Amino acid sequence: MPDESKPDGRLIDTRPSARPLDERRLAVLRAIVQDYVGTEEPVGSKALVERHNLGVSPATVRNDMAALEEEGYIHQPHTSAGRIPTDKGYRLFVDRLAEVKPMTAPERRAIRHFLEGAVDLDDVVARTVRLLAQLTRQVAVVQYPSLTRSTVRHIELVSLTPTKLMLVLITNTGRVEQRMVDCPAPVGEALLGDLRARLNGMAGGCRLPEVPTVLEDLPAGFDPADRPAVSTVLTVLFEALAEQNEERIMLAGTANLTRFGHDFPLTIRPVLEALEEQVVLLRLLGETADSAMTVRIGHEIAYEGLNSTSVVSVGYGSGDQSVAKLGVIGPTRMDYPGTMGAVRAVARYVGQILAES
Amino acid sequence: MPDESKPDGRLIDTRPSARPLDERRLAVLRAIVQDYVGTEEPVGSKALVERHNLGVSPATVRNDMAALEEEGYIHQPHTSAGRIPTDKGYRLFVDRLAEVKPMTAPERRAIRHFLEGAVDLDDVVARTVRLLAQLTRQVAVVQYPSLTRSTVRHIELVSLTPTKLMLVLITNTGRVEQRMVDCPAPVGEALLGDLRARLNGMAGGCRLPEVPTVLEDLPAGFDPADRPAVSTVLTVLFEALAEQNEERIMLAGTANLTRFGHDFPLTIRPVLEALEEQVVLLRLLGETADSAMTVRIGHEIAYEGLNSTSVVSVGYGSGDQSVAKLGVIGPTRMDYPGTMGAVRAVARYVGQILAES
DNA sequence: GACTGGCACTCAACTGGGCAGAGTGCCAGA
DNA sequence: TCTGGCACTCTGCCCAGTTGAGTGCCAGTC
Repeated sequence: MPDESKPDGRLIDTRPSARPLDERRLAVLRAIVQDYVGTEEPVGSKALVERHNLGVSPATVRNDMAALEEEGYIHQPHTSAGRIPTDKGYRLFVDRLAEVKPMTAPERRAIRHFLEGAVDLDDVVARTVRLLAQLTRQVAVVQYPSLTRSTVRHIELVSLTPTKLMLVLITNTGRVEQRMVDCPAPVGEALLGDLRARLNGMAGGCRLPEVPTVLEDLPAGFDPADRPAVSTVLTVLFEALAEQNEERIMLAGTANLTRFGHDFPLTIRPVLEALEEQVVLLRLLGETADSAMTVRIGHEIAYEGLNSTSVVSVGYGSGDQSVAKLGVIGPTRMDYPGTMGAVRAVARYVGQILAES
Repeated sequence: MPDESKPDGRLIDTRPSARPLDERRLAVLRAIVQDYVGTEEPVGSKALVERHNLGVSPATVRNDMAALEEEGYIHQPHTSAGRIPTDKGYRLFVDRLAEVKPMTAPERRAIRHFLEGAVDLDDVVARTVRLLAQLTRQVAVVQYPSLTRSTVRHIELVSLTPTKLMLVLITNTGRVEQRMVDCPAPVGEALLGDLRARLNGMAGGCRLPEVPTVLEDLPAGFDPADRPAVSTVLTVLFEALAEQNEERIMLAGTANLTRFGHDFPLTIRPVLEALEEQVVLLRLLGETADSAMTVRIGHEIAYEGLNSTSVVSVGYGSGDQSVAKLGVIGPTRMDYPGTMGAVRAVARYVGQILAES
C-alpha cells in the first residue's frame, strides 16, 4: 500500500541497512558506548543528543539507531527502552572508534615508583597485579615470566641421600625450579661435582628450550657406570623444562567483581569459577598476540563462563622479547580506552623493571 | 495485679530469663540453629515443633524462645517473624550442643586417595585447598608448611658472579627459599665450598629458629679476610629464616561465596577484599590454637570485613607437631558439625601425607 | 534525499490498596 | 508448668492504575 502511493511506483528502499555506515552513525555508536559504559543504563536518542553535540535531532538519531540495530551493533532489551551495545558493537568501537588513552605523566611516575620498590621476582609480579587491579578497578591477571623464553643462569645439584638428589634450576628472570631426582645408583661427590660443572658449562646461558639439544650427548662423556645416573638427572631436568603447566599466574582485584552488574549471583559465579581454574586463565593469556594488545569481547572468548566479560591482555618482557602476558578481565561494558592505556603502561614498566634487575 | 491474685501474696518471678537455661531450651536452640542453617529462613515455633519432636506445644516453645531471645542467643528480624540465631547463639551451639560430625569411611578413603596423588609440596597444598573447598562448599585456606617448625635439609651456595651469590635453603618439608647475596669482596670457589660444607655440617637437621644460635660463631673459624663475606651470607640467611611474612597461603572455593545470602554485593564485597589480603588471612590462621580446632564466629573475628562470617581452622603437621594451619571461611550460618568434621579429617590426612614424603 | 517535529504506541517501573499467611505475645485454664 | 485460644503485627504478594522514557512511523520542510 505505501508502495502504491509513490507516483512512479518505484520501490525505494529506504531501509537504513541498505546504506553503508557513515560517519555520523559511527559517531552515534561511539556515543552510545561511552554513555552506556558510564551510566550502565540503556541509552535513548534524546539523552544522546543532549549529552553529545551531534548536530542532529533525536529523530535522526533514532533512524541511525535503527540502522545500527539492524546491523547488529546495538540492541534493545525491550521495546521502549534505550539501546545497549552488542559484542559486535564493542568490537567496532575498539577497532575503529576508540583510541588507547595514555596514562598521564603523574600516573606513569606513580606506576614506575610503585614497581621499583619490588625486592624480588615474586614481589614484582605481586605489585604488578595489584597495581593493575587498582588502576583499572577490575580483575587483574599476571603470568610469571615464562621459562620458555628465559635462559639458564645456574643449575645446582644437591645430594640429599646417596641416591637422592635435588636439582635446582635458576633462570635469568630469577625464577627457581626444583625437582627431586631418584638415582638408580649412589652418586658420589666427585661425580656430582663433575656433572654440575659440565651442566653449567654446556647449558649456562642457553635458552631453556635449547637445553635438551645442547645436553643430548652429555651421558656419552661419562664413565659407563655413571651413565644411568646422569641420564636420570637429565630426564628430570628436561621434564622440568618442558612442564609448561607449571606456569604460574597471580590474580588480584576479585573484589571488583562486585561492581559487575545488577543480576548478581548469576553473572559473578561462573567468573569466580573461571578465575580459580589456572588452566583457563593460562589459555586466556596464551591466546594473546605476543606484542600487540589483544582485546577479546564477550562471546569471542572461548570459555563459556566468561562470555559476559572482556579480556584485555598484552605481552610484557625484559628487553624487546615478550616473556609472559598480563591483562585484566572485566565486564564487556568496560572503559576500553582507559583499560587499554593502563594495561599497556603497566606492561611497559614491568618490562623495564625486569630488564634492569 | 497478677501478684495480688496469689493467695500468699508472694511475688513469683515467672520471667523466663530468671531461670537458667534448662535442657529443653538448649534443645530448642539446637533445633533453631539446625533449621536455620538448612532453610536460611527465620524459624518459627510451629515449624520447629513439627520438624523436631520436642514433646511440647508451640506455645511452650514460644516461651522458651522469648527466654533465649532475652539472653541474646537468638533474635527476631522483625515482629511476627521467626527467630535467627545470634553469634552468641552459634557460640553456645558449637561449644555445648554440637558434636563434630566424622567423615564416613568412603569419604575418608576418597580424601586420602586424592591427596596421595600429589607430586610435590605445591601440589599437596593445592590439592588440599581444593578438596577442603569442595567438601565444605565454602572458601578454603591452607597455609604452606611454615619455616619455623621445619628443619634444615640443605643449604646451597651458588656463585653467579664473583661477588654475587645465590643462597638456597631447602627444608625437610620440601620448601625452597632463595636469596641473592651481594658480597663485599669476591668469593672464590674454595671458600665457597668450605663455607657450604660448614654451613651444612653445623646447621643440617637443625630447627630453623635454632640456626642463628648454632651458626653464631661461624665467622670466627674463617680467615679474617674472608669474614666479611661469611658474615654477609649469614645475615641474609638469618633474614630469610626470620621473614615470617614470606609465609604463603593458598585459597580455593571463592565461587562458593555466591551461596552466601540474599543481600549480595554488600556481604560479599568485604569478604573478597579480606581474602585478597594475605596479611589478614595469615593473622586469621595465626590465631588458631596449635592443635585444637578453633571456631571463630561473626564478631569474634577481629577483622571487620569478616564479621558476617565464621572461620573454622586447625593446625596440621607431619608427625605430632603442627607446622601450619588450614581452615575454611563461610557464613556464620554454616553447618558447623559437618565443616568441623571435614576440616579435622583433611588436616589429619595432610599431616600423614607430609610425614610420609 | 536528508532531516525534523509530531503523534500514537509500548512497556518497565513505581504506587497504593487489599488480602493471606506466618508468627508472635499474652492470658486464662488444666 | 504447660497448653489452647485469641488478637495483633508484619511481610509478601497480587492487582490495577499511572507515569515516563523511549520508540517507530509519517508527513512536512529545507
